[in-house]
Amino acid sequence: MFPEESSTRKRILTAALAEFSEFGLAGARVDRIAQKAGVNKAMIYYHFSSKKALHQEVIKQHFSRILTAAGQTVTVSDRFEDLLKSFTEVYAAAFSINPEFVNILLRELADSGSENTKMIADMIASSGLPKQIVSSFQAGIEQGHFRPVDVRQTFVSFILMNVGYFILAPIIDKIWDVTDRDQFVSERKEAVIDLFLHGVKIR
Amino acid sequence: MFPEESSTRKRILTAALAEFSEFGLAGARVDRIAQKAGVNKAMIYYHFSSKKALHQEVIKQHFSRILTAAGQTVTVSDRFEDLLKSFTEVYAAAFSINPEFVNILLRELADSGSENTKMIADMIASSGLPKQIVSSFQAGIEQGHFRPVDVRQTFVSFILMNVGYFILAPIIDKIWDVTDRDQFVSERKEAVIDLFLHGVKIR
Amino acid sequence: MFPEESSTRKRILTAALAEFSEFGLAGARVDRIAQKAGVNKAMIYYHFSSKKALHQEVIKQHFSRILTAAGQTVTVSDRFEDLLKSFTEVYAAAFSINPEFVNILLRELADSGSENTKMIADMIASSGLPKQIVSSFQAGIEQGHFRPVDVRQTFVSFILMNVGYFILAPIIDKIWDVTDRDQFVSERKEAVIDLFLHGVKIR
Amino acid sequence: MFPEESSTRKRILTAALAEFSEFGLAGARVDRIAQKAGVNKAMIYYHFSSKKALHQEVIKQHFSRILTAAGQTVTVSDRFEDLLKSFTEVYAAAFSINPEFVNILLRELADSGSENTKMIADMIASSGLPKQIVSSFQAGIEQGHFRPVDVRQTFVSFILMNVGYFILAPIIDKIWDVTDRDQFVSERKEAVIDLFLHGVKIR
DNA sequence: CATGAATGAGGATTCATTCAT
DNA sequence: GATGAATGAATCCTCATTCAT
Repeated sequence: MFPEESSTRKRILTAALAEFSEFGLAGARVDRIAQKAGVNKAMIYYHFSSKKALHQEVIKQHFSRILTAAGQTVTVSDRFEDLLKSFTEVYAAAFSINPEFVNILLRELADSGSENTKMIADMIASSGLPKQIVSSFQAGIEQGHFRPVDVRQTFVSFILMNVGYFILAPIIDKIWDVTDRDQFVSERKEAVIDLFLHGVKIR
Repeated sequence: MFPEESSTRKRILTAALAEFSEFGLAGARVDRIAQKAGVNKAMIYYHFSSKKALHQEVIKQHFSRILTAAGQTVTVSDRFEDLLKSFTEVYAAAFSINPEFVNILLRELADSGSENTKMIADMIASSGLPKQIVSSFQAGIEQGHFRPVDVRQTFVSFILMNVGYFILAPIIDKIWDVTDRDQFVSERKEAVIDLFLHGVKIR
Repeated sequence: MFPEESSTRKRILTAALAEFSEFGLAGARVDRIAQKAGVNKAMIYYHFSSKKALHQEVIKQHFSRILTAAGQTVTVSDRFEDLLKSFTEVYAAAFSINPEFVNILLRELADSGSENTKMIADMIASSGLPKQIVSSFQAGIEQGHFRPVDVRQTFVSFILMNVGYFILAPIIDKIWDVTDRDQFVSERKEAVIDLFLHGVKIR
Repeated sequence: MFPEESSTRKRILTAALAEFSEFGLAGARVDRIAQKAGVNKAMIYYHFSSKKALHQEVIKQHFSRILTAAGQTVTVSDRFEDLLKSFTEVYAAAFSINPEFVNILLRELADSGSENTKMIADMIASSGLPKQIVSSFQAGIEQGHFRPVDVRQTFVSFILMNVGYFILAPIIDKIWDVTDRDQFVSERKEAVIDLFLHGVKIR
């Protein structure tokens, strides 16, 4: 999807990702990006039309990579439970492996009308992942395995239980005295699946 | 808690809240704040030592007000279910009434080592709300009403189901075609309680 | 017409006139203007929105001043010859007293579609000077003093004979070995009037 | 005079002429010249040592070409009147056929100490045209056809009446409501000759 | 308290020029 | 000859902050 990128261009994008993640678009400094990338400041403008355009490209590529990886990792399975577990793993992996992911996402979310937010949403939607799990869940309801709940709301809840922690971690950790975040995440996976399944299954 | 504030100082704080919410600390412009507040730029420096100090004060006051209001609104009740509903209502109210709340929070969360994030967490912790619901839930487990789940993880899930939507709304709305956000929030309250209670109750 | 201008603003305008006259809009340096004016570079942007806007203001004020002065100097007379002499004097004075005048004018003329050129033309037209001399000349034709020539073309010729030298001086001086420009201008006034009157009078 | 120019070099010179005419030396952009010429920017530096050197070369060639053409077009005639008409035609042709001519000239004139202005003046002087008409005119005076006027001033007036319009056209057109420039120029030729001859002839 | 003016240190962007291939 | 990439020195403009009144 991003073929034949010159080494310089790649280095700029990598440096920019770090910079934008740490300082946001407004707080980022082009000088610093150039320094991190080990290139002349003017080279940034040779490859990208402006700081804003660079920012957009960074977001596009970063989210695209993560979603592609996620799509390839989700286990295709007939058993809804396996699919659920697979999703939980993928979420955790995506956020753990890419530390910049959360920050970039948070800053875009704070930019109310941000074009990038729309782009991200489109990417997620067109990845097909949401539809996949929903139709699987819907089937489970029709087959009598799950209570006839509001599918949309229920799945939103599932996403939030998974993703939400990574977003609010700094606050949650402080309030609940989470010291070992890795262990907490690890325990969290089971807890989320457990709560969700008990919440929807017919017994 | 914030007594004897001059009208000018208040106007500055209000204007600053809007500015910081929209643009963040780095993107905010002192000129614009002065203009919004209808005061001379120098007045801002008469009342606050720097842009950063103003930012901090804005966050402190804003979150303090919201948490105070939340604390006063939560219904004290013996029935866990009522307490749960009360919390859900309070979350929804806090986020709906204060549009700037989410943005400010998101931006602070993105600021990794942010002192403000710690401040916010402290405020929430010292409001006693988390402890209240957790001990109520713990009692329910001991009385045999709820399954013996990990209390911490479970309650984190509950928070995320409630709060998470407001944070990720721009993305969720786009993926799930939410057009009427108010109605979605309204439906959401019941769905969350329903999922959570089914998830933890012993039947 | 330009009342209550602060000393700083005036100093900037004066410095800018010199700079723009010497280097043109593209070649002018904001730093140099600030230095010449003895003010901080940022003050220029405090008083004017951009280099271009400053340029425009400089031109507007400069030409306005010169035209106002010219209008006040032209002798109102019934004798066409006196009016003619008066014009010649005024042209010479305007160009001699304001060395920047020519350069600024030349550069604007070179800017084909320049808004400023239109502005200058409007100023000249609305000064009433062209109409004044033309109607006086027209009267002379009707009274039988002058040959029935094309008034427009003839008056354009008169202007060019007067103004043209100042514009092409660097070339003319070199080709015709003009060493004492002041003397040449002085002789020129008579020569122009003489040629023109002989050219139009009926004898 | 400019032999063996490679196609690339020619294309650069043509593109540069357009660029310099439109924007002047300071406003011209090397990138834009390269783009217009359809060559790589570095090629410009392969053929010319700097932007300034290119500029100089452009002016040299352009004026040389125009003067050469003018010299070849002027009709050699014993009758002064024919010579006069020939000059008027040549001026009009030179300015009408080469739209860039005026702009380049104006910009050089505005550059007070410009070396190029001297170069242009030298070219004109060494073309012999000025001397030719002056000596012809001088002969006319001596033969009693013309009044004993100041030859230098008179001929400067003649030049200005011819050339001046093309320089001040943007302003003149606006003040005198010239809509059809071609027609105005056409009428102008006769008017200028008429005024000049009546101005100098003895009757 | 309040203001208009002033300032210094950036900050994004540009541009003539050069280099490696 | 020709090119894409690279560079350093500007260049315009901004912005938090301060000062005189």
